[in-house]
Amino acid sequence: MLDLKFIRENPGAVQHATEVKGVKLDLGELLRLDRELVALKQRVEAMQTERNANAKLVPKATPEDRPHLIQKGKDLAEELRGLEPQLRAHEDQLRQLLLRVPNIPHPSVPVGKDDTENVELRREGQLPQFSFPPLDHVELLERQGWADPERVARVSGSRSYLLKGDAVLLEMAVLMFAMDFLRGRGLTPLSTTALVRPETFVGSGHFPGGEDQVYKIEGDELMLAGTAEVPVNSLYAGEQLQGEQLPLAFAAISAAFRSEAGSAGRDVRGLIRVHEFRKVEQYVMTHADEAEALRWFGVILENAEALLRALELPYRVVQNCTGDMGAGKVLMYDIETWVPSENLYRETHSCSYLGDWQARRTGLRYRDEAGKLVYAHTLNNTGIAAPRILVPLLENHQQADGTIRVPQALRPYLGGRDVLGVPVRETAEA
RNA sequence: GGGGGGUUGGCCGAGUGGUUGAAGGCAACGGUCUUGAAAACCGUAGUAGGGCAACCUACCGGGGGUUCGAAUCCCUCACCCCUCGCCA
Repeated sequence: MLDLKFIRENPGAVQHATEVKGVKLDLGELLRLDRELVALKQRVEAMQTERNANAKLVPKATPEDRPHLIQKGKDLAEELRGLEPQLRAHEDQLRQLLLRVPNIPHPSVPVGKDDTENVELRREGQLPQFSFPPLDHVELLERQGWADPERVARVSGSRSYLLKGDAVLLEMAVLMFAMDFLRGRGLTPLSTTALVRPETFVGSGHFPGGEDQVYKIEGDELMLAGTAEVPVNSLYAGEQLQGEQLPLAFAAISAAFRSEAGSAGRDVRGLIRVHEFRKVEQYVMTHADEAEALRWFGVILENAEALLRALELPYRVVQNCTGDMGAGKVLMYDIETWVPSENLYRETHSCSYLGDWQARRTGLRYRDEAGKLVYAHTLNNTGIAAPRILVPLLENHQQADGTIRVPQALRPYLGGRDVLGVPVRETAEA
């Protein structure tokens, strides 16, 4: 959400943002509604003033005057009752439109219509050189007896997954390593529930618009979040923090649920795109200072990159173009990790800066040095998402015999083991 | 799941249906005093919207209602606390 005053004063910038981001919004309608609302409010307030003044006279009035004053009050109340629903309807309408107003992209963001126009910033790490035809992760898991796709599909349908044996330990090791690592970099560990109220999605900016991506709990008005960003963003909702309490930086681990409506048929095989997964999310609330926030953007981006380097995975950093970045975002970089079997990079991380757009929706404010209440700025980035990260991890570290080399950084979380699995392939003769 | 008690300004806490936007205290800010600080004393001070000023309006967990008038009465929802039961 943007400041209504800002929208009034900068309609051109807002209009431009809706266009380059491909947001459907009638800004003219919003501005018209705003003007009407102000006029209507002034009418109602004038009547309220009169009603209040009149009500104050009643107790002091003489018995003769009293009935007249009360009658006048009744008339005013009657008239107000007619206008108030109108006022409320207007307010609701305006709010609905306001919730759809996109944030203004940072000047550095390339204009583009969708992910095909994202810009690669750099590539890091060496692509693996295999002396044998590498297997894809599904093949590796099956040969090692680490998965059971048919059975789990019978139990939980498509886009479910099941890990077995050492793959379980590997998944847990990756999550634990990420938590430890981020804690070491100063983030506060958090373990949150994915079960949240619908308002939290409005706060994060996923609603309105993303309703069909979210699972609802029957009979309860709770829903399942697709990322810890949702609960953590609402953690301080409506509070008035002290300036010194910021920045707040969390490494939040939670389950994540996504209905994947609209991606039917895409990535149905394997661990890339599943309905339920586990994720460590970096979430930061800073002062309302773009320079400070952008420093944090660099920090959480670097954290994610350092994690991938520690996992010895090649990746590239991509800057998302306007059409691919989401309404609330000022700046967004994706990190994509190399997947040998597909011979391409796949998104494993997404780093975003939202200015005060999210905080404004959530009511996340703090008192600055001057004593003024201001909205905080928020950022988030993936820390690690499992099982998706297991795809590049297994594939990049597979060895000729089908075993998996464990990167140095993960060994402490796997009892010191440097290889997982048993030989399941003929090794080529030298 | 049953029963009981709560939710007031940054925090604590009072509040009889009628100048209560809300006593009092703490914290905060400005000032006096002091070499400096503390203490003491005086003063300022909620949030949001509208008038680009005096000022007006709304807000005492959310929503609805009663009333000329609601923080105060009624309904409803949410949350918190206590208690009994159940349960991992």
